[in-house]
Amino acid sequence: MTVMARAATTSDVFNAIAEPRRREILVLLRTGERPVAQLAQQLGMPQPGASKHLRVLREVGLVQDRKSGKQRLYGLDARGLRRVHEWTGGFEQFWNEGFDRLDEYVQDLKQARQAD
Amino acid sequence: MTVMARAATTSDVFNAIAEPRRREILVLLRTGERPVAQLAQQLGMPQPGASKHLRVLREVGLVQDRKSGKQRLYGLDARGLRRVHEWTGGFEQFWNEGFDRLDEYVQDLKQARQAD
DNA sequence: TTGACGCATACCCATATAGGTATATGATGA
DNA sequence: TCATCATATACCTATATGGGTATGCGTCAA
Repeated sequence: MTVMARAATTSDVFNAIAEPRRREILVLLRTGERPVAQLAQQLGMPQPGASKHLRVLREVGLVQDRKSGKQRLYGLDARGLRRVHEWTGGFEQFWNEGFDRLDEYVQDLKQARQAD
Repeated sequence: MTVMARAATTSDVFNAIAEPRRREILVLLRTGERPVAQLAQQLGMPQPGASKHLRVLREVGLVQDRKSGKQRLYGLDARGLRRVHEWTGGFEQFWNEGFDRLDEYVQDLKQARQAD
């Protein structure tokens, strides 16, 4: 009787990056590996919070981690973002080629609505 | 003291497209406007469900709607997806240029982990 | 005006978070 | 072995959903 409330963030890259903090983490990792504590500090959030977000990112494969002495360094593995980039890219024609037409179309919709 | 559980889907495009059904809707709308009932049918879900997803998409601006007689036609306005496309594009170098290096790096991480 | 049709909402539920705090785990160094 | 540092987890709370069902509302046709 599983009454799904929402797809688990851990199951999908789209969900993983839906959280602003996690997107911030990915951006921070673009410049290189970082230990959890440093990420937590840069995010301005408690360490446990950062660890939890990192866990989600790890489970969807957007980050990789390795131990380094007492620390655990997290590194970016952005390959999973490619899927999102390509999916959104599938709509590119709707914001480029057909922009004028689309804008006109949207204006029409707005007018039609105001006319109610 | 608002204890945010999660950013509202209605406030952000990233959240809006985190839901599979909503992504399906956007894909369906690529071929043109559609009345709610038809979308619900194609999604294989009750009409109220489709309406709710459409509402979220409307609130983040990914779809526009207009009345047409007794029906309400929903149309795609993919411009908001551009932001997502560009954000993910900011990581492109990590899955193209540096692929070999990255893959090697990931392998190292895995080995390091197995070596524990 | 009335009845049917197409949607949007109101509710009710169970679940999945995001956060914060306290605590268990692991690893390092004296 | 013991104290300490760096993380990961366990809990607990308030919310935000997604889904299903019943129902309100506006529009159109007879």
